[in-house]
Amino acid sequence: MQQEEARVRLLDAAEELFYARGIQAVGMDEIRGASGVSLKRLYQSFPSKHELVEAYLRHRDERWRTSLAGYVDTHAATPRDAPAAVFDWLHTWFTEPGFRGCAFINAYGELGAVSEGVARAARDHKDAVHAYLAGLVRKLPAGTPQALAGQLALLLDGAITTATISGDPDTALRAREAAVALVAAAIPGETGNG
Amino acid sequence: MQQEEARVRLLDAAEELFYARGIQAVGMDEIRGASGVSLKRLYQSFPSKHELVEAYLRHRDERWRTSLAGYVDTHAATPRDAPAAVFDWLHTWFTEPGFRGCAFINAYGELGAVSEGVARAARDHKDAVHAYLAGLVRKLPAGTPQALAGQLALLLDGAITTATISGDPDTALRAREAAVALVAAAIPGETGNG
DNA sequence: TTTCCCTGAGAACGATCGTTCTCTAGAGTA
DNA sequence: TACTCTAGAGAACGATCGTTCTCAGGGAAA
Repeated sequence: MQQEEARVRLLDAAEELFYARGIQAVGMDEIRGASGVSLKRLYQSFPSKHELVEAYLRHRDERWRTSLAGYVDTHAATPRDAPAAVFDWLHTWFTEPGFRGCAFINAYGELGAVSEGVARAARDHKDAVHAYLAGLVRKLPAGTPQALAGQLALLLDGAITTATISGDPDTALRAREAAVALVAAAIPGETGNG
Repeated sequence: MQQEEARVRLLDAAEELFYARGIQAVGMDEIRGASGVSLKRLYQSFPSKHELVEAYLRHRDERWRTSLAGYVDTHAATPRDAPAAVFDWLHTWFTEPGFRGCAFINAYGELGAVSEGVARAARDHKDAVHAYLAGLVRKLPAGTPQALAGQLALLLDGAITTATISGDPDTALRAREAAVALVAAAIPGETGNG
């Protein structure tokens, strides 16, 4: 087995196990078993669990944002439709079997107080998502684009945590309505209700 | 030392330590040291760590909601001011030293996948908060009060997680603006911007 | 004072986990 | 065939942690 393939298999196993059950609930030995990579090579690829955890978070950040952007690109006919498409994507995510919330919020709750690396990874992810939303909003004639992007980010995180804890995927649809209302309220010349 | 005082001291120590560092990062021995309660009596009061954790969450839920309701009662002159007061209270909370996010979201991220008791405690807390917001909204002439309460709950959870991970207490003020906009949009006869 | 019971302090136990070490088997080469 | 190197399997190690056990001390009752 090559180094590169071992890395991929380890990251796949780590993502599945860490996300499903939490980081501290999964031992290195279990990752070895799930990946089929020997313990020796595991520690050659990732010299400590800490480094595997950070690689897992970086990997997941990339995949998550790529999936979101791909969906919005495909489903939003106009820039004006983009914010709603973000929440449509959330709905499909919430419906997936094994959905268990935001990996970064979960990791932060578990290790953010004790691991600066985990805290930084969560911050970087949220910053990147915020920047993505700001990019979408910039194409709209909103009076205060930065404020609107921040509000959409709040709704997004709120929808994720609420859907996670309540178990109700339709949370995304309610968040979508709120997002549409806020977009309308932020564009001069439109009324907020009706 | 009486049974009751031991319980109080244990819950106080558990709340401080669990909230600050995470549940799995704090051992029973450390709680013994911080509370001054002997290990024997600790296990008399709470036969397992699991039960101490659930008691901690129930205790925190009560204190948290009591604090919020007290602030809103004091600071909202009219029902119309209540939603904004909720987010003002959030701002004071975010500013407190040692603020580290929502204890229930953190606990869910850590143990929700593995402990049904923790998952249930988080759900109960969020349900109670949602019910509280619904009670506030019911006093307003909103067209769809349930929808508005749900939206405010989304903003609240979003503000908590964003403030936690970014470390910026002013997140509460941005959430407040969004809340005010949504309240305005939900009341017939008002415009959403301007 | 003697006995009994309860308590606290902390040692001990058993399990788990991250990490390292050992040993063996096999591939490649002369 | 003999030698060398490497990798994998898994034992081993040391630390931590939840929980239980031991033991000494002190107060209450007779």
